[in-house]
Amino acid sequence: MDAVTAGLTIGKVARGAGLAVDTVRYYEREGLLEKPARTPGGYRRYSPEAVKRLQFIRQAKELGFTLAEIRELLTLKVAPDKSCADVRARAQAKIADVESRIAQLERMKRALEQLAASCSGRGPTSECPILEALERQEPGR
Amino acid sequence: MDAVTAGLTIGKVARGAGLAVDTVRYYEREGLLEKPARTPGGYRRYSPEAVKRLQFIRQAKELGFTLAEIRELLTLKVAPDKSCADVRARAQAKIADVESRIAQLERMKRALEQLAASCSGRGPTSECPILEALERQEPGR
DNA sequence: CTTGACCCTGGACCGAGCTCCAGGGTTTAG
DNA sequence: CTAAACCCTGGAGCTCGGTCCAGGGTCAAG
Repeated sequence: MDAVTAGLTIGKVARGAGLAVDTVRYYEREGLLEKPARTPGGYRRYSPEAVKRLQFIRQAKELGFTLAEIRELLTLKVAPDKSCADVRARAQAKIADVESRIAQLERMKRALEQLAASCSGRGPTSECPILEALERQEPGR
Repeated sequence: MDAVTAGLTIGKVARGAGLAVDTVRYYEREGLLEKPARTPGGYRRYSPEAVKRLQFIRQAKELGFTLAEIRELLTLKVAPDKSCADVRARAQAKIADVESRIAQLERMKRALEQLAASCSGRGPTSECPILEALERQEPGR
């Protein structure tokens, strides 16, 4: 296991993160994943942290974040010098965003619970309570 | 305000829900919105509930639900007869889904808070805590 | 040193979810 | 009775986020 053989192939990180190989290369092109080292033959070689990063991307995507938003989340850390207060501010903004999503989902959850409950006590399924649940509101997503 | 003039135009429901007119027509085509009544001249006429329904669609979309998933959520109510236990089961499944999303978001929120905190105590922004936050896990989305 | 599994690039193509015409008809305020 | 504002249909086109080749090179187990 010399310096050249070390590291994971793209196939392995992809499998590790539950993504397709093409998708990993796509994320690299889109700037979500740093360009990895290469073998002399031109093969990408990844560190195990790449798997974590890709898992993060996948899950954030499933939560409805766009790739642009995910890029922003990921670059919150890549501010080694000056911008500390700035990073803090951006993190706060993201927190507010996340909190408002949680609140929305909790409203939706309550509505679904109501629906399930109203159904268990017989009688025909009444007029949709879901629609009552998520009205108004929209903090600056 | 006779029977013909009653109801909202597509422009009004669209504005009310924060959507484009074309999008409303698109949702109708996609079966997310029931076909509305028409004036003799062929104009769509909506009830105020249509606005609620569209707001729900918009917000669910922002939370990362696909239109297909949203359609499922909306049809949970449209089961007037037989399927009561079935509706209940489907609602439970949706609740589980929503709960797992909330859990993910809460993990992400904690990670962001950690990041903001670690930054406030000076020192250069440390290695990304966000990546630690959302590992493993993936309940059946 | 072969061979099968894997990786490379570049570019075409795809489905979801809109968005934008063109060409024409309807409504309604004044 | 106008004229501006709005609506209709049908269909083309666009962005995002991948996905899938073709044609060729690399790696590593045996």
